[in-house]
Amino acid sequence: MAAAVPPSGAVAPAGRPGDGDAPAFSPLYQQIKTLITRSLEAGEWRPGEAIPSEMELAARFKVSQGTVRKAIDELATDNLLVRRQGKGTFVATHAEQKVQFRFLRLTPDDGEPAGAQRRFIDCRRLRAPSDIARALDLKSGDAVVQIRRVLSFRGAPVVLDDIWLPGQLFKGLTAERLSDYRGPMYGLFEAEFGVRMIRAEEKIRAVAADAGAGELLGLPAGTPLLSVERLSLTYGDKPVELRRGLYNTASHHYRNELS
Amino acid sequence: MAAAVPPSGAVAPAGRPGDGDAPAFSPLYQQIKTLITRSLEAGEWRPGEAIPSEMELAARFKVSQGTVRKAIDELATDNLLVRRQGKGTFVATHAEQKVQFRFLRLTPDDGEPAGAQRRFIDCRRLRAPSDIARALDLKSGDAVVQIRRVLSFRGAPVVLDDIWLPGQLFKGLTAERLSDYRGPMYGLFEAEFGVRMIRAEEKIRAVAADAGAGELLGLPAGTPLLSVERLSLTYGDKPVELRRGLYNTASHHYRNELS
DNA sequence: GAGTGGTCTAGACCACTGA
DNA sequence: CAGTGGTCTAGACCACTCG
Repeated sequence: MAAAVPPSGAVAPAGRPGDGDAPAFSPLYQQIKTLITRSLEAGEWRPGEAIPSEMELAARFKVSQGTVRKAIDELATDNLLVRRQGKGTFVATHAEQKVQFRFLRLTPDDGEPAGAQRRFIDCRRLRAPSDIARALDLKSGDAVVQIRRVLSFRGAPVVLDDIWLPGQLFKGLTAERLSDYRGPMYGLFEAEFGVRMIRAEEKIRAVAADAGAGELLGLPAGTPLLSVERLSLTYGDKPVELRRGLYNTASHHYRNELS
Repeated sequence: MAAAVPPSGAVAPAGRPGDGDAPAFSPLYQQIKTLITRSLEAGEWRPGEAIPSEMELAARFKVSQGTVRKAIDELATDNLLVRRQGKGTFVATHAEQKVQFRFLRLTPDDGEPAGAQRRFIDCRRLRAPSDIARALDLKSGDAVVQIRRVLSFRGAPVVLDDIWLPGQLFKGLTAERLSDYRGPMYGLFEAEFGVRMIRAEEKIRAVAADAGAGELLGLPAGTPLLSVERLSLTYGDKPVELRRGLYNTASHHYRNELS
């Protein structure tokens, strides 16, 4: 009913007036998408909960169901929402099996990917070194939480992770809370600290194990290891985690799909 | 007009009769998608060419424009088609700059990804060893083409690739044709041999350079290298290329996006 | 201006879920 | 059975490209 003509009451087309650019037409469903994303970010609906039905949202935003549908479709493609026919549309959560494999790309050469045993070696608060600060978009010297852990598969240590988190967002995170939590670490982050990892960028290299890493992974120094540096981002592409992992790829590999 | 009632004249819902499964409802747009894919596979429209307009396809298949649109939308998402507003819908081609970066994931640590210099060391026909045959879904002993090449960036060798292709599909492929061709190798494959790479699966490891690889890449034996094994697939997920690459990641990295 | 894809609407009906 | 998302249609209008 509304917006059968140029979206008047709705969000204005982007593009600052006065600059040389064209008005930058922005379709209605994009604006709806932005509005829903804001609600997600603000926590109007919690991870795992259902959001209002398409009809309700259409009424709320004064657009047709089809327009809301297209907005939700794209948010589902972006893994922010999950559609379930007959039940509703739900806020995506890391506390699900399926979601794990999107972020843990290491797979055994033979056999099914199995659950990992986690061992937390360290969890401390410190002032961010300059490279960490730069990556996390902090000021050098800001507080960060550093976590060091080892992942084992079938009893054998395979992954050594060093993780840095902005201290501001993760107040009260301790090794104990990490150890006690059942389920994936990103599940804890979203449940306890309200920080949702949306996507991540990884840089992968081959390096030689140094003495420290070798010891923790039970390998001689010099063994080739996969170095995986991950920057995790939340809403608005804001960086909220830097992770440097060393993977023993003797009997596991990093799987990737090009499409 | 047609199919306002259960799609009668159209493709029947999948599901073998007699088995215990439900009839397995298949939506109209999915059937259209299959039909378009068949035409692509059969070469009705060549890479880079425009396919008929949505209106024309709707008329041909006797469905509404919206249904064709949804089919094309998904094919565009799968990178089989490319939509260009105001111009038409085109068959995706590897002879484009944009497509390169989908398959070449190695990036310099600083600066923009630049073009690679290619040097072909070898190109021969031989009988497939059993592991290669298995990966390519051939019989052990079937003819395959093996290519060995080195990629250099700014004059420094960085990548050593061993590539195996089914001999059946690549008759007449020689080192000379590879060297002479301007543009990406997958561009040559689709233009000269009608083989289109749709997607690929990669397995990544860290390994130590052996003497041979070390020499070709100008590195001491034992240097950690990224091992990238790629299986490329065409329509129907049929494997058509096996590639084993060794990457020197001293000043480059493999970038990946998790989402 | 004609033709293309892109957006938006309104309404009908279908498939799936759970009370 | 009611309520959800999923499909399909028909028609209007908009944005973009090119002759």
